[in-house]
Amino acid sequence: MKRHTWQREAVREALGTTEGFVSAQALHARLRDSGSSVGLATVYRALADLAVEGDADSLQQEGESLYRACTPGSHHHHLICRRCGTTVEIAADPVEQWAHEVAAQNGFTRPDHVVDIFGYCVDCSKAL
Amino acid sequence: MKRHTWQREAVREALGTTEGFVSAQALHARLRDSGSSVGLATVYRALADLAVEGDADSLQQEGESLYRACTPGSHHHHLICRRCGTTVEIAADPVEQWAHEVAAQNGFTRPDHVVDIFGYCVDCSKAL
DNA sequence: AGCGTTTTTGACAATCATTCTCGATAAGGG
DNA sequence: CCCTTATCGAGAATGATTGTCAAAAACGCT
Repeated sequence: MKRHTWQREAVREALGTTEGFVSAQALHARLRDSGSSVGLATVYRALADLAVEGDADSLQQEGESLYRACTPGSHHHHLICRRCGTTVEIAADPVEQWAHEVAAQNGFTRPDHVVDIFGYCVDCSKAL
Repeated sequence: MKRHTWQREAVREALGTTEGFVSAQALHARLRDSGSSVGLATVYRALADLAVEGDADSLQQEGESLYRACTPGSHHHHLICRRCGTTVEIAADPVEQWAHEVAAQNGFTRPDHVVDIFGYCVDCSKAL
């Protein structure tokens, strides 16, 4: 059975109060700075669990996994600022359908997809 | 200036005769088995170069980078079999446009995107 | 509240892909 | 053929992530 611990709650909360994607390392550092004593391994475990349960989205960038809290249960994609990490959740209904069609046309079953858009957000566009 | 070496050519060719995505490690192993003496670091360097030059596509999966030869110069996406790695290049014009629009609507500039569809190919669907 | 069972934790070691280092090697131009 | 300079290769170094295992803490039960 799954147990409820203050560590997991701390990770969940830290992730929730974060703008954009964070790495496990960064989140651990932040927790430590806030006086928490969670272990690094625990943060990794908690994030992996959150991702499995659908309470967090994850993506790989430059060899590390980044996580972000997300509205649970809803399927969506992201628009991510390459510079500051700010993230906007976007619906992509037309793309969902397109993905299904393309998969079917090629005889593929159980299609799943990765759709993310990277760019520079308003502020960062100015700053360049 | 960029020099032409048999090592780079070997990597390029090995990649070209590969169905689906391969990891640098796997490609190196294959080259070694074929009697080649290329070093692992060289394979990594060659693949990174090919990706930059647009002669190879890359994607990250489970913490490792996978590469695949691709039709140079053309922008496209992939439909990848989760089980055997077979890959189909797909055009996604409607998605390209959609990505641009969504980015613009949110004030993002220089949009780039990652669009990949995973599933089970015809053969693997039967095998399950 | 007290107990026992079982999951979770955390410090550290271990792993694994990738990158760096640096002397040796070889491409290409002249 | 020679010289300059990019590239190679072997192994060390790095850095994120995962495994190990004894100690700590949840939860169900009484």
